[in-house]
Amino acid sequence: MHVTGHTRGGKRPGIRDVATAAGVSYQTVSRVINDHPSVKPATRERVLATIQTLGFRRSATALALASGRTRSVTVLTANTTHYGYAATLQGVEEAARAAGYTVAIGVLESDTVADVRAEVRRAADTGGGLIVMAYDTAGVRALAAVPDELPVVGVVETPSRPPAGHRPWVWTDDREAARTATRHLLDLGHETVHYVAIPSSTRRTGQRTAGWRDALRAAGAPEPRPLAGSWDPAGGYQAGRRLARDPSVTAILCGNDDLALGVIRALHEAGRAIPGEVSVAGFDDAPHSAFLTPSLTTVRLDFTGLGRAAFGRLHGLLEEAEPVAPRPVSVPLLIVRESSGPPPAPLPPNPPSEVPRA
Amino acid sequence: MHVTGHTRGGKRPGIRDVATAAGVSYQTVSRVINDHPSVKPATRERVLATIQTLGFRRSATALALASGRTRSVTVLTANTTHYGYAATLQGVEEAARAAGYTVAIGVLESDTVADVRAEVRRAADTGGGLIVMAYDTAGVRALAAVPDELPVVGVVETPSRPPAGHRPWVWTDDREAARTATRHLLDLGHETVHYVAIPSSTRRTGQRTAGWRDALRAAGAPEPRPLAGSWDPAGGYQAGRRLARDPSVTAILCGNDDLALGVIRALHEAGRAIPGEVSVAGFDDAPHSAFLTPSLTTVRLDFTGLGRAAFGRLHGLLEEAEPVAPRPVSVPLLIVRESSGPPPAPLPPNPPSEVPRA
DNA sequence: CTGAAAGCGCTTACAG
DNA sequence: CTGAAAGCGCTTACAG
Repeated sequence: MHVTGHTRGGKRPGIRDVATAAGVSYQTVSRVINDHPSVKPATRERVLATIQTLGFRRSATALALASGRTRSVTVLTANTTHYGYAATLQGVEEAARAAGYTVAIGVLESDTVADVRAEVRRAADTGGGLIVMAYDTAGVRALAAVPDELPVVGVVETPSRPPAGHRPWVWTDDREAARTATRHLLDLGHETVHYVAIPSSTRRTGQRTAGWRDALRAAGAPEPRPLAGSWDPAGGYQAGRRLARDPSVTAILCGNDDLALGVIRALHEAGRAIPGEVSVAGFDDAPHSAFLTPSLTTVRLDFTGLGRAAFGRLHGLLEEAEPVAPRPVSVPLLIVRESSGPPPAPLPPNPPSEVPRA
Repeated sequence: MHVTGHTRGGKRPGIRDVATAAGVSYQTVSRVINDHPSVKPATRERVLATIQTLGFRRSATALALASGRTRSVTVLTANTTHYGYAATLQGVEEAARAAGYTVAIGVLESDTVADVRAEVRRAADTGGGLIVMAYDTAGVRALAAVPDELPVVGVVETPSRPPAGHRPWVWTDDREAARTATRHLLDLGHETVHYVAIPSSTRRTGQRTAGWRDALRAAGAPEPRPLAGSWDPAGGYQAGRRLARDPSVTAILCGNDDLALGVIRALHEAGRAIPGEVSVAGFDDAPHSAFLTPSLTTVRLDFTGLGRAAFGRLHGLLEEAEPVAPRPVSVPLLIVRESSGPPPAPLPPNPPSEVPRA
């Protein structure tokens, strides 16, 4: 089953084939396919009909070469399998498809400056715009390595300074999200909240860590040292084993849901009940988090919306649309599930000799 | 920080700029960048040096237009967030990057014939090769809608007939994998194994379902009706609720790990112990499956290897390399974890009046 | 081993 | 409203 109808000629019909078939110059065909206003309606109809019967499709590469603008965007990312990355990519793709753009993907496999630069170069060769996922070292370096003349938008952690106008950024309000989650745990009655961090994209403290700290300070709660985690359940598991040894730990916030999964596993192995003895909250609301046992309290972030916004900004950059004021894409939403609850009742100073009745 | 060094001229240098700077014709430059043998070593050196200093990078779109071959592959897929899809995509990307190919991605959002065709057309316009993830209806339809003249490789369920030479397919041996997992459960002593299926990509029975049935028949076990599932934990949860009501169910195989997650959640809510009362096994070995509680018994499939193989076939097709005999990409590996175990001891015919001693 | 010509399939000014 | 020219940055034959 063929998609196009031009089986006879051998190669696909070009603008000139359409022209001769329609009895006009190829010039006019170009005008029709570009929606140029000055074409007589009758002529336009005739050309359109010919395009239809010949199955003409304008060559994207010829268009790119002649016009100088490629209707494509390449997404540069260190990861494609983690939920946040994949969902953001999906958002970019949706928006790009709607706008008739092609989306390419470049994976930053190594984060050395040389490798990152090579990958940026490759992406630049494609000719279109760039969207860089700058959540990690590789991404941050890639964003920095993009030449000034290239249209690029960064998907970043909440920026501390406003981004420059010609290099828009998009972000979710991770700091506020972390504050919200931490407050939730504090409000439940926990004395403090421990934090297992995702790797920071820069040398500075990550936004999620900052938000967690904000909330602790605002509540006057002690500030334990955050545990360096990773992106994976395995990293959460390591951190969880350490935290499980400390009986004073009653609440743990994790930098993402995968870390939380590992932490929960470690606590479980150590025999600590969740949420009876320890509460755990995650970040992202990955699709499986609602089905875990216990189901995971977490903060939902709108990644596909973030991806759509990233493409929107890039599109504006490429087509000289009006610039939009940068702002976080959406408000994070706290989802309370089974993994968080009040802390265990403190041991009474003088243990009663009798078991209290229910 | 700039990636290229050509800040002065304004626009990026072309083949002609290099030629004049090196004192040769642009012809020779073309030969050098194409590794043509007949260039005097000294000349080659000089040109290479000039390319370096000028920061010349050959235009991919000009190359594509002039040569007719685009060094790009677009992956057509209905999904980017499920682990199997994402990991396969990653494999394609790895191999493509190593070969200097660009990878684009097209998402099949709807599976209606019209929408699928439109998406195939868009992908075809890009000009390169196609890799179609044909695990679902949209993918199968997309593969069918690809015009004959386009180089394409399908990533499919185990094919029942050998694929045609000019349209290679790659696959993992899902049927054998399902047999292995089912046998594992049967060997544990379960009378039979229930199955929660992923949606079939065609009207016929899926390969995983077929393998499960093979194993039951070989063992002479009863064949319960498979439960229609989905790709998501939510589908597994629905199926799990139904299975939880049937006390005779002691072993459940799921079409993927996400389904298994939902099934386990439902069993847990119904108060059925895993694996004490019911054993559950999944499919795929997603990254989180090892950290669930109980950790999930599953069959590991090499998705990134599958992606690399898919690109390898396409590359062969595009560069006229020698055709390779089609075969499954790798042998599935059973990973036994906590979610599977022997069935509960049968209730003794005459319950003893005393509690047996430990 | 190296150069001059034609062309890939379009678009962008320039004419009328 | 419509046509003829030049060119986007390369490659592919064709000459020497």
